[in-house]
Amino acid sequence: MSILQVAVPVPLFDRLFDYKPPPHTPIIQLQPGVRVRVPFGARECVGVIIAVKTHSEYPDLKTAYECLDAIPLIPKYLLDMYLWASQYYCYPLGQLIAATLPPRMMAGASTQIELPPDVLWCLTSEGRQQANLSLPETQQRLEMLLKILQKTPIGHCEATLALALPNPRPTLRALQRRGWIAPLPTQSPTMIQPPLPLNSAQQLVVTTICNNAQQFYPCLLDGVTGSGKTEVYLQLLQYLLRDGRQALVLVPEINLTPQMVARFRQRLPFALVILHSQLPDQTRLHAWLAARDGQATVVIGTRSAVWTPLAKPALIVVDEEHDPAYKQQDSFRYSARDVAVWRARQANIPIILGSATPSLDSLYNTKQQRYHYFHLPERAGNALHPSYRLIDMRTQARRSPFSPELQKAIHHHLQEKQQVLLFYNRRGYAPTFMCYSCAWIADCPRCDAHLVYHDLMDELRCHHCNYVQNLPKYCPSCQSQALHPIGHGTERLEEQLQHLFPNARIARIDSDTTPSFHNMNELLTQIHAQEIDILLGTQMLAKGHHFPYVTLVGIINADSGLFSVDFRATERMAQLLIQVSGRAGREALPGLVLIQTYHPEHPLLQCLIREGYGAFAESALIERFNAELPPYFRLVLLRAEAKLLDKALDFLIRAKIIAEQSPNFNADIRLLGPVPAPMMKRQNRYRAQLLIQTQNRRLLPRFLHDWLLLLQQNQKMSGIRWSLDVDPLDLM
DNA sequence: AGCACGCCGACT
DNA sequence: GTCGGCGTGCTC
Repeated sequence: MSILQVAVPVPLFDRLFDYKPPPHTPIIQLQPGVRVRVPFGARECVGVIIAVKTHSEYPDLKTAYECLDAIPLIPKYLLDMYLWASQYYCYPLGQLIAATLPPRMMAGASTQIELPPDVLWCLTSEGRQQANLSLPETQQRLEMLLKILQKTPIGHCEATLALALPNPRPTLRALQRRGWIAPLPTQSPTMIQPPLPLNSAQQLVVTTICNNAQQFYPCLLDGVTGSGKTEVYLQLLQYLLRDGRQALVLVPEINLTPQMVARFRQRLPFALVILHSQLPDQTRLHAWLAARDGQATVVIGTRSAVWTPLAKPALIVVDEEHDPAYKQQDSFRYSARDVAVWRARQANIPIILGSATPSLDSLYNTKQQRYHYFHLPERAGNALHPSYRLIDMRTQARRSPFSPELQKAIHHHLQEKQQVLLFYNRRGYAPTFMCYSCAWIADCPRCDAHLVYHDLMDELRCHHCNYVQNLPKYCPSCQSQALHPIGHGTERLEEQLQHLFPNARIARIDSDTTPSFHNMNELLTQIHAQEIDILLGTQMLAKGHHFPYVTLVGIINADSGLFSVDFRATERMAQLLIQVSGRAGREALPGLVLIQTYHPEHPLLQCLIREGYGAFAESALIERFNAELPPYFRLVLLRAEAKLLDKALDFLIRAKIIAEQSPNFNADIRLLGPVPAPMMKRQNRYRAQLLIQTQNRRLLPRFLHDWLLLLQQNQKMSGIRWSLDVDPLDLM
């Protein structure tokens, strides 16, 4: 008699549940990776068979209801990946599987689905005429798709269109019936554009990786924007994707997938699928199955796509590997970049981590000879390096966020009919709202944070918990009417900018004005058509987009990254600065970058603009070493939150004692804290944390494993939510 | 996480 | 008398 060991989606670490097989099930169906419907306590749920054994310790086993798969849904290699990740990130296996499979799988969705062909939809000649006319009100959806398809020379697949228009299928059918669009079933070879010639540095990367294609070969590809990283990816894929082999390409943001997909489609005659968490469930399921079964040759996706099974993997690419978006910051806290590297090792294939501003972690790994390092110098004939200039804000007479020097430069560049990009990382109108007569400040009732004044909606908003309240007319504390916004956000900067440059066409780009992919695309079109003179925005501007006519970049305030409690703040500030600057001065127009700061003498800032990112990274790494921080030391953060601060702290104190008594505790493992979190109260809950720090990474897995089991047994305290963050990005 | 069981306050 | 609050404990 065989016994099924099943992972069930419950928050119990390192615990599987044994069941008798469902009646009349052929032995062949009882395999790891098969989903089973099982009774669980008073309810019923779907779990995954992890192992099949001959007997169980547990006396009275229940019988599973049924197997949901005839062949394992989860292939062996993916199950191994899940087991590793569950141990490494200390996250319950069942929940991990539930969180990373396409959403419907754990609801018991059938996989007996006919896969839709990966067709590209294009306008027919009639459709092209029609797209310039307007349709009646009732046919808005038709018109919208026509307009979108008009802009692409190569067509879009349903998944891409779904980003702009939810559930496009009926609309596509309608358009097809009218003969305005037609599917382009497979890319005809004549449509494919030829590869670009490679320079010697690019050629070296392609040749070396091709020569090492049969083994784990991790590489850091360090190249500024415009140095041709994407061309390297494309040519590698051309060489490596033969005989049904596949590739996984990760990008940090959904906004960047269409761009990447468009370039890939123009060049590669392969079946390509997109995978990210905002796709409709059904589409996601299809893409996942197509990748697992080898029908999809290239999978392009965001963080969550790293869990997509591939039948015959040949290459993994992680583009913009430094981007913090690769780290999931809630529930299952994993780094898609690190998981991708583990995956490449498991599959014995090369992996490329590409970036113009590599993370300190990856640079450290190249120093340790763990990664191979490739540098792409700027392409000859391409833009010159932008020149950097620091503006000392201490010497500014008038307290305007735009120094006279910056204003003069903006004026000059506008006169020359060139575009200006201004970067400021703060949304809203003003970060503080204050009463001048009694000094009352509008605070969030649920968080330790000020409410941000948003002029557009005439309201006060908390950026940490989304609390919203109407703007008060009288001070709640003294009834005076002397209420004023203090400080600046992008909204206010836009207002002042418009005042300074009344004729300039300004586009504000932040998550308030540009919340969706579609808005962003429209805006990009306007920017490319030079219908915009000044782009003002938050870090959305720094990501991946090309603005060929921008010749002046202004950093309104570079100081936020210099003195933060967050140990990765300087690294992030440097990356942001270089990335934003990288948007300027392409297409042979030299770029100028003006950086406003109250600390022009700051050594890291000086180093960054004088000697570049590489030199900055060197000195930042030394600082990390001296501070005993990553990548030299490993960190794990035990976070706890409760209605009362003391409850959270008490829990952590107990956790600390348990840790110190654990048999795998060791003097090389340091426990720091517990301390209240930097933002102590958030969403009406008090947060505290205990930091685990060690230089000896091999000690951690066993220690964490035992500690977690003890914590789990010992959790008599109610009302406490806690979680472990392995390799935390920040200590906030 | 769910869900049941259990033990105390204000309701028909 | 009982409906329901959420503290505690279990799930093969």
